[in-house]
Amino acid sequence: MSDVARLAGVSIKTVSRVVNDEPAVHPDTAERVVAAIEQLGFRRNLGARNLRRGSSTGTIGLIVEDVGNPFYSELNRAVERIATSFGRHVLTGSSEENSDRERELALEFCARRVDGVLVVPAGLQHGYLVPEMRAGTPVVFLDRPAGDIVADTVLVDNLGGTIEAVTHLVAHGHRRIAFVGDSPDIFTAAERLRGFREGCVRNGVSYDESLVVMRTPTPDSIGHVVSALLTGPDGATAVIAGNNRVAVNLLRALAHAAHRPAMVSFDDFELADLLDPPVTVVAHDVSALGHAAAELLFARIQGDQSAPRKVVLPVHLVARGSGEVAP
Amino acid sequence: MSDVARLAGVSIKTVSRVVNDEPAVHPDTAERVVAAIEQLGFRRNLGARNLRRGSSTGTIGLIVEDVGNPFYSELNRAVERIATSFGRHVLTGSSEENSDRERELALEFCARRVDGVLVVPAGLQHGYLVPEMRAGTPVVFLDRPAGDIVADTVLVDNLGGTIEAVTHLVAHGHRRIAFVGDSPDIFTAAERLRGFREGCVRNGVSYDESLVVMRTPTPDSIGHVVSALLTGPDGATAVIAGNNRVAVNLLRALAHAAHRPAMVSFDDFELADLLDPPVTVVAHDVSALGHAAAELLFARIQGDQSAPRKVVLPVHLVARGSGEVAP
DNA sequence: CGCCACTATGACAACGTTGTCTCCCCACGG
DNA sequence: CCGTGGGGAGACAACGTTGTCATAGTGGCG
Repeated sequence: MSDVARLAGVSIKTVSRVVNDEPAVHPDTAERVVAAIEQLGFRRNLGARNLRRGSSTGTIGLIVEDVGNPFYSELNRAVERIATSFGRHVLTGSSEENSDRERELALEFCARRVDGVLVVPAGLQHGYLVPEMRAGTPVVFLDRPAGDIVADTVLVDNLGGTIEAVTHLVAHGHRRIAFVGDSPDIFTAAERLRGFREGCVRNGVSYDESLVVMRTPTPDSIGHVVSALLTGPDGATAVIAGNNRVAVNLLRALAHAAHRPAMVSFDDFELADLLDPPVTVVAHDVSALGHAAAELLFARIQGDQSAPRKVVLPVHLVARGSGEVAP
Repeated sequence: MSDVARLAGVSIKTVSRVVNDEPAVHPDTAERVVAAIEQLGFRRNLGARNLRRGSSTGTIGLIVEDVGNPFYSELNRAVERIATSFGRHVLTGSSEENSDRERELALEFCARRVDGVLVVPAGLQHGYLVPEMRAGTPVVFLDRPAGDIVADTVLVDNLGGTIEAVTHLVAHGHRRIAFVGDSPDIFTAAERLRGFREGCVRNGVSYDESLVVMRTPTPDSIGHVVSALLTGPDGATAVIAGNNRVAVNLLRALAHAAHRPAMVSFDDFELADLLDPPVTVVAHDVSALGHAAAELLFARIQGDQSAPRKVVLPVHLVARGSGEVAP
C-alpha cells in the first residue's frame, strides 16, 4: 500500500480511501491511485483489514468425518448455501473418525477466528471446546451429539427410524431380522442399534444378538459376515443396513448371492431406486440437517444467547420394494 | 494478550514467549501466565500472528462447481489429503457453474491471502486472475483448462475416452449411437462431444446430429429427449452419457422403458456395477486428478518457477455389461 | 475583508502479534 | 573488589490496514 502511495504521490490513507470507495477523494487523485494499483498489482490484505476493523473473518468451520462421503458432501453443500447467504465462506476438514484430528481441526479453526464451527463429532470428549465457546466462538454439533458438554445439537431421529424399519419388515412377515451397523463407537450406529432392539421388542420379535454385526463397513468386513447371517435354519430373512456405507457394501456382497433377503437401509443413497429390487430406505433430509445446523449457528453468531437447543429432525420410510420381499 | 499480561503481572512480550514455548522464561513466571491464560480463556489470534510474522495463512482455496456432487467431493477429499500433508487447510466454494461466482470466490480467496488456488473453472475468461498470479498466488486449473490465459492445468483424456466408448459400442455391433452430454458451454462436455464425433469418424459410423443432445442434466430435461432418441426406424441402439449426472438421469429415464439401449457412461459412479445390467463406464481416477493438481500447486507454492505445465491423465474403459448389449 | 463551511488530504494511532534490542540482576572467575 | 557473561524480562517497532483528528485550500456570504 505504501508502494502504491509513493507511486501515486499520495499518502497511504488516500490509497485506503480509494480502495474502500470512500467519498471525498478528488477524481484525478483517485485515477492516479487506481493506475498505481493496476501497475503494481496491489491487493489489499483482508487479514490486516479485519484485524484493524475488529470485524469477523467471514468464515465458518465445518468438520465432518470425510468430505468425500456423499452424505457429508451433501451436508457440506447445504452448509455452504446458508453460509453464502450470510456472506461467509466455509473452511472444511475431515476428521477421519479420529477424535484427535477433530480436536486439532476445531482448535485450529478457532485460532483462525472463524465466526463459528459446525462439528460432526468423531470423539466423545468435547471439554476442549468449552474455553473456545466461552471465548465467543459458537459451536453447533450435527448428526451426533457432543460427548460431555451441553451444546446446540441437530440430530435425526435414529431411534424412531430404525423402529420403523423393523416394523416394516415385520409387517411383511419377517421374524428373523439381522442388523448390520457401523462401529458401535459412532453415536448414530449405537443409536440405530438401540432402535433395532426396541423395534424388535415392540413388534414381539426376538432380539437375537447373533444377528447383529457392528463394524466399520468395508467390502471385506461386510462380505465375510453376510453369508453367516443369512444361512442356516436360524438365518435371517431380512437385514437392516445401519447407514449408506453399510448398505452399499452389503448390496455388493449380496450381488451374487443365491438368496436375496429383504432389506431396508437407514440413509437414502443415489440410485437406490434403480436397483433390482429398488432399495427401501429410512430417508432423512441431509440438506435439512445442514440447513438447520447452519441456521442455528448463524443465530448464535448474531448474538442469540438463549439456552442450548436440541433439534431432532424426522425421518420417513420410503418403501421401494426391497423391504417388501417375502421371507 | 495485554489482559493476560496484566493479570499475570508480566509484560505482553512474556505472554507471547509463553504462548510460543520460547525458552528463557522462568518456570514460575510461565506458570502464572498459563494460569492467567486459562482464567481468561485467551486464544492467540492467528491472523495477527501471520500478519506480524509475514508467514502464510496456511490455507488454499478450492473452487468447484458443486461440493455436493460426488465427483467434486471426491476431488475435494483428495485435495484435502495433500493440503493436510503440507500443513494447510482448504477453503472450498461452489461456483454453481456461474463464472461471476467463480470470479468472486477466486478474488475473495486471494484477498484472504490463500497460499494458492485450485479452480475447476466455470467461465472461459480468466484474465482477472493474471494480477493475482503475478502478485504471487499460484493457480492451478483442474478438470477444465483456463479460458484465455496460460496456466498450470490438469485434465483427463476426454477425447480419447469418448473415442474408446464409441469404439467399444461399434465393436458390439452398434451403428446408431446417441450422445447425451451436459451443456456445451462446459469444456469437458464439448470435448467429449468432439471425441464422440471423432470416434464415429474413426469407426466409420455416420455422425448424426439428430442423435446428439447437449444440455444441463435434470430428470426432466433428460426424460423428455430420451424416447425421441431411441424410437423410430432411425433411433439409436446405444447411448453414451457425457458425465455421471447425465448417466444417472438417463438411467432413471430408461428405468421403465420397454427397450433398453446399450449404454456407456463417461465417469464412473457408485453402484454402477450393481445395476442391471451393470453400467460400462469410461473411468478415470478422480482422486488422482485432485492429487496431481494439488501436488502441482504446492510445487508452485514452494517456489517452482518452471513453465506452466499441462497434465492429461489417462482414462480407461471398464466393461461391465451395459455396453455389450446387442443392438 | 473576515469568517465559515466544505472539500481534499495527511499524520498518527491502533488492531494483536512477534522480532530486535536493551536492560537488570546475579553468579562466577580473576 | 571488579569485570564478564548469561538468564530473564520489558520497551519499542513493525506487519498492512483503517478510524480519528488535524490541516490546508477554496469559495461564498455578510
